[in-house]
Amino acid sequence: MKKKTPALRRQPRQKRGERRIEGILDAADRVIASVGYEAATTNAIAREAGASVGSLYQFFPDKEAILLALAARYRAELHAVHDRVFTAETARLPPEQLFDRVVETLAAFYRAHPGCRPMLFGSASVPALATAAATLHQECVDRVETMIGHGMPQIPPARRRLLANLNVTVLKALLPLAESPDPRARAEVLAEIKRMLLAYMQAVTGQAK
Amino acid sequence: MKKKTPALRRQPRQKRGERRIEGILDAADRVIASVGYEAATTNAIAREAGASVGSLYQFFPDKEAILLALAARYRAELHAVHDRVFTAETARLPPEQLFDRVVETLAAFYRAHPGCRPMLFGSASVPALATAAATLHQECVDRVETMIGHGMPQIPPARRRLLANLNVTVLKALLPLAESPDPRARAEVLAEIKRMLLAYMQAVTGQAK
Amino acid sequence: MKKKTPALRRQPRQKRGERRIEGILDAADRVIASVGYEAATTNAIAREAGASVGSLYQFFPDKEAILLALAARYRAELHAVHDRVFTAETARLPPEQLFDRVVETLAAFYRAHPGCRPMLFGSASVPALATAAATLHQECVDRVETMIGHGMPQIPPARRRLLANLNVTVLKALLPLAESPDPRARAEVLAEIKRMLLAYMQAVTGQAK
Amino acid sequence: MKKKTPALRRQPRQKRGERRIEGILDAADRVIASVGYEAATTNAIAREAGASVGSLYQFFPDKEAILLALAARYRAELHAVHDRVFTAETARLPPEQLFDRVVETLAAFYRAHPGCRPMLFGSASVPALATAAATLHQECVDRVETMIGHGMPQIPPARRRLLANLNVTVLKALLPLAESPDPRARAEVLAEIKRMLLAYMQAVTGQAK
DNA sequence: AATGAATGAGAATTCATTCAT
DNA sequence: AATGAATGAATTCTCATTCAT
Repeated sequence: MKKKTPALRRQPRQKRGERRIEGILDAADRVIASVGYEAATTNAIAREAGASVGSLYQFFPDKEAILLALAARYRAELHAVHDRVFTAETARLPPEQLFDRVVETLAAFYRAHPGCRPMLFGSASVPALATAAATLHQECVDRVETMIGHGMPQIPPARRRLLANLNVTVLKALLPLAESPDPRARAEVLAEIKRMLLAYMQAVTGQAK
Repeated sequence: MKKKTPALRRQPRQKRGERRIEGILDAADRVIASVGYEAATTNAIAREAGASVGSLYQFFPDKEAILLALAARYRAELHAVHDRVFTAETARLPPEQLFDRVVETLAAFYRAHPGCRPMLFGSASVPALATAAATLHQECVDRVETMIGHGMPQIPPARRRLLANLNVTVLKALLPLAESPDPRARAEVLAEIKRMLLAYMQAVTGQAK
Repeated sequence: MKKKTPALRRQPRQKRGERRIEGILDAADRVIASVGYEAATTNAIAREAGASVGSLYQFFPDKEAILLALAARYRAELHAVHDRVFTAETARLPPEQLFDRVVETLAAFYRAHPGCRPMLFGSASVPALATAAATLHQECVDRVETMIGHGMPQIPPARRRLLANLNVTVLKALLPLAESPDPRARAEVLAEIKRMLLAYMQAVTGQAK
Repeated sequence: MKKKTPALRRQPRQKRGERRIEGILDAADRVIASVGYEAATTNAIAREAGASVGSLYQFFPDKEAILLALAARYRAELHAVHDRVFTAETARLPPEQLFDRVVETLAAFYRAHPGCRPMLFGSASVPALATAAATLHQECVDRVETMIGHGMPQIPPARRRLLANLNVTVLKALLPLAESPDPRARAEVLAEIKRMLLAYMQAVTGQAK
């Protein structure tokens, strides 16, 4: 077991402190996105944030804590996204439209947050990152499982989990393909992704009938 | 731009040297598989290989060269696997059976080489690794593209590349889910993977008709 | 040579300021007593004093100044103790009783001020502390020298200084042994200390006759 | 409880390594003697040893380990000194002569090893040092206790331990006074130390009769 | 005056790489 | 060729001190 370091060394007492924390997380996001977590030095993050290392360590007990705070932020944002996409109302949409919304929304989120990749996929050399990624993944799976329960009640519960896992995994893997700066190419990829997921789900429900 | 270091510092003249190289690559594979590339120190690799660092540097000009040699080895093995799976004979099999063989063979390969993950997925902090992974990916896509040309000639060439890319990406992403030590669970996941790919391809060909 | 910083950055004009200073010194005493001077951070001292670092630096120009102020306080207290113990009246007591009073009084002082050890013994890594300790030591030696001149006039002045030095050194070294929380054990140690000093002084005077 | 780091990171395989270790310990001894343990940086120690930090860390897992190795070396030397001074033969000497030998021998040892002070007295801010010093002290006390048992059998065992402790403590405290470069002054101080210890022991045995 | 965030030089430690044996 | 010690730049983190609020 590891020594539990608190998420934040100090709760900021002044709003300046809060801004600093956000600024550092933004900077960390950018730096990690461009060079990866391991190569992202605390000094580089601080510089990118327009702060000094000391300032960074004022709030975060160590480098890992920055990562975890970033992960927490992503988690919260993803939850919000999910809550926006999957409501009592959208649950009644036909599958094509639901998939459309889900894929489009996540693609937008993904594009807007270039630093989220390590958060989604983890890293063998950073246990904390691997754990955070696994947690995030699991939460997505849980939610998709619920969606499946709503939309495809004929699928036995035991199998839902597996389906949810495949869907989440596939979507996570495919979104990076839709990163082309050319909007037309992007749309094409997204259309293909939707087609794949839809075909799969239809095969599954057809078979389950 | 980086100084180009030769892949190998010296061509081994003796079979002992060749064995050493293989031993070091095996060790690197194991170490990288367990802690990731960044955390894999050259000393740890040497120790795992039962050699000394000095000995390691006799053959490899730097740490990255080990990685690249490992990637080359994987590449060769994957080519061999592909050539075994996709022959003039198997090209005529019905899609279900072809997919079955492909997925099963790759799953076996994947299980046998725990260190291949970084090779397949790259790492933001190691440009050389990212490049190697991209190359490998591209080669797989090329081959799958060829397979698609054979099996689904009705698909316009322009689209084949995209389909191939999706298929390769999805397969790479899903194989890790089939890592359970329980063979029953593994078979279940593999079956699901096949189902997904098959459904997708059928949707595509049905639509293209 | 070091830049001479004034002992206090500002003369406190208000009693609130004086209380602050005392509070900080008390806090420093406790912190230093528990972790030593080097490990006593200014932030920890401020926190222990219920103040902020900024506040601390309002009064003390640097960390060393806290130490010196603390030393000055101890010095004043020790002088007071000495003046109480060695008066015209006590000077006439027989040696046993005088020693008894000295040892008991100092033991009490020592117990009451856990932070005084660094002040008494200095530290190689803190020149200022070493100097302060040396000064304090010297003053004690001076006073004991005077006492010896009173009580054992037959000892040649040249030797007094050495005797005083030994006595002070020994007493400083032995008092920590009398720190047991068990009062019986404490009394036993103190009795032994008195015995030792008395035996020594009697040997010296016997010989000097 | 602290993570147990091994005393040495690596057992040196080559004699060069052994020499390095000794050289580093010698350097650490000098540096610590002059600025104290806390202010002795690993870089300074390495430089003093004519080595690089990396070399130092090749053998010692951390700074503390250097300290502990140094302490172990002192301990071994002190044991050797003791064994030389207190033999079956010397045990029969009259107290004056035995004390004379003990004090002279230790004074010589003390002068020859300027770095031993921190080892003998510990430091509040370095728990490991405090522990090492306490261990060393205890071992000395044990040995002196045995000597007392031999030479003053009339003293009840229960009291021996206390006497031994006082003697060791006093001697440790007084030896630094005999550091004058002037041999005459040194001899004078040593004579005084012997006188004090002897007077004390005679007082004790006289009283115990 | 008080607060606590900001600063950055400095310390311990790691690890890719070189070199003496 | 092999070994393992040597090197030192780079990295994480600390803490005395300053400064904005």
